[in-house]
Amino acid sequence: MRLSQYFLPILRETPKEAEIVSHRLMLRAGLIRQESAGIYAWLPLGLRVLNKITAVIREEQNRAGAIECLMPTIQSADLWRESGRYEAYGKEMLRICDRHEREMLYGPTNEEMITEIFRSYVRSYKDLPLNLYHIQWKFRDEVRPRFGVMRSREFLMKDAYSFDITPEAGQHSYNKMFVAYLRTFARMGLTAIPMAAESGPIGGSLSHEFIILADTGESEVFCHKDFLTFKAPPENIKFADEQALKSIVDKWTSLYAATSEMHDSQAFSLIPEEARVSARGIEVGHIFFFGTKYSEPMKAVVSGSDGKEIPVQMGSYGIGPSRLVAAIIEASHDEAGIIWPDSIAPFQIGIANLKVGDSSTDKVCEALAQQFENAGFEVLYDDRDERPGAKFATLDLIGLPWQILVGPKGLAEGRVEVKRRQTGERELLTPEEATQRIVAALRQVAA
RNA sequence: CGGGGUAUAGCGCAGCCUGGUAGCGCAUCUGCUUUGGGAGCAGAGGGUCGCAAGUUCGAAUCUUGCUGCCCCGACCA
Repeated sequence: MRLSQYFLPILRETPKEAEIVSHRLMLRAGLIRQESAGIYAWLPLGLRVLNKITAVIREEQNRAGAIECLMPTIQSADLWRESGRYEAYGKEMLRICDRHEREMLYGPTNEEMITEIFRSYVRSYKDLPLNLYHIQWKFRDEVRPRFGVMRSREFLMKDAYSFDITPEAGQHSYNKMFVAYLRTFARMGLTAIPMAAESGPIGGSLSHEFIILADTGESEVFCHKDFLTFKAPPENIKFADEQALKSIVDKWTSLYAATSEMHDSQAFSLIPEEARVSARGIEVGHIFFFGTKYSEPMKAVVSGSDGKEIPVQMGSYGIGPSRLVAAIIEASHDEAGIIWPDSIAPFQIGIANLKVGDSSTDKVCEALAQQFENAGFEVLYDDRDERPGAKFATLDLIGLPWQILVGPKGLAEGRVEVKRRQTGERELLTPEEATQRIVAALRQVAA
């Protein structure tokens, strides 16, 4: 992609409303634009990142056996009256009326709807287990939206719903999602710690929040420092193997970790002092097991092997991709701008032509861009008629992992400069070496 | 929802106290010179001063009401 043909409205100055670094950088790098309080338009670069994140989530959900569908954003109030949550949800729910004066709502979550879908088709225990998920926009009318997409009113959510015949089978479904979440966040370069959590309006007895540590996090969290060195489960993990999953979940829940609402200072004080971590955290995922909370009132039942109808055991599993964009920036940035992990960068490679119009730089830049694109990588080629300094600043701000700087000085020696955004390391290489170096590194990420 | 703040060009701000019809920096456009870490000079365009009512010969400025947005607290993917 040629930058001169792209839409990348970067801001040199920071809009005053942005308090935290991720919000500032998202506005400056042209990722989002606020349209109302807590409501954002996703600009091209931001959408690319969002799509990268949802792609990783999809891969890991599918790997864990969840099946994708797509439910609507608008739901009927009647559905929510069945579960009793229409009244219970309060003012967080955006309620609207259609032209026939029918009461509708913009969905804050989808337990009712998925239960309705499930009960209309599934009759037998033989069709279980089942886990359906979708990635859809949600609306929660927060009293005070803030921090950009970190706490917005409209936000993208991946929500999965599991159905099982027994609580034990339900626990296994829960464990599958637990393990999938560990892998998902690790692939985005994040260390997410599962913490005992309150289940809030979703309800249920068993619940974990996945928290990443960050100074600007909204919640106060407490955990054992060994979590920071745990390795995520491998790609070839067998999701059908109950024992294997259980041992992973046991390991990740064996040490103390809790949000402030669930904090037990007594238990925390038993940890050796040097191993105690007291920090702030960002919630990037939340999983629940709530048994028959919805299946009972909404009559989502299946016939068991004895022919008797029993309500299904359910769980739900959320990840906020839009919030993750901000969370990743909080975890990975410097003075100059964003530092995207290779796995979710909007473009993997940025090429800066330091002297547009110079036949040698033009030629080399175009050849490089072409080669990377042919090899299946995404390239942003800065072919604007700008000064070198402005190009360096732009590339650093938008945080592409690999930069290739092509100027007449270097080319006189037959060299271009390859810069790794993450470390700031620079190397002078021939264009051929540069291509090989970057392709090899990126292939490793993909593998 | 309580408390506080703010609204002037795309962005950041001054002007308001003490009324006389709007200015600065960045960005944008044109030209020339520049070209390896956000260039210089010259010129140009762009604003119903959040909205409404009021006071006044005259309102960005004073008064009242409304709205948007931001911050602090209680709630949350």
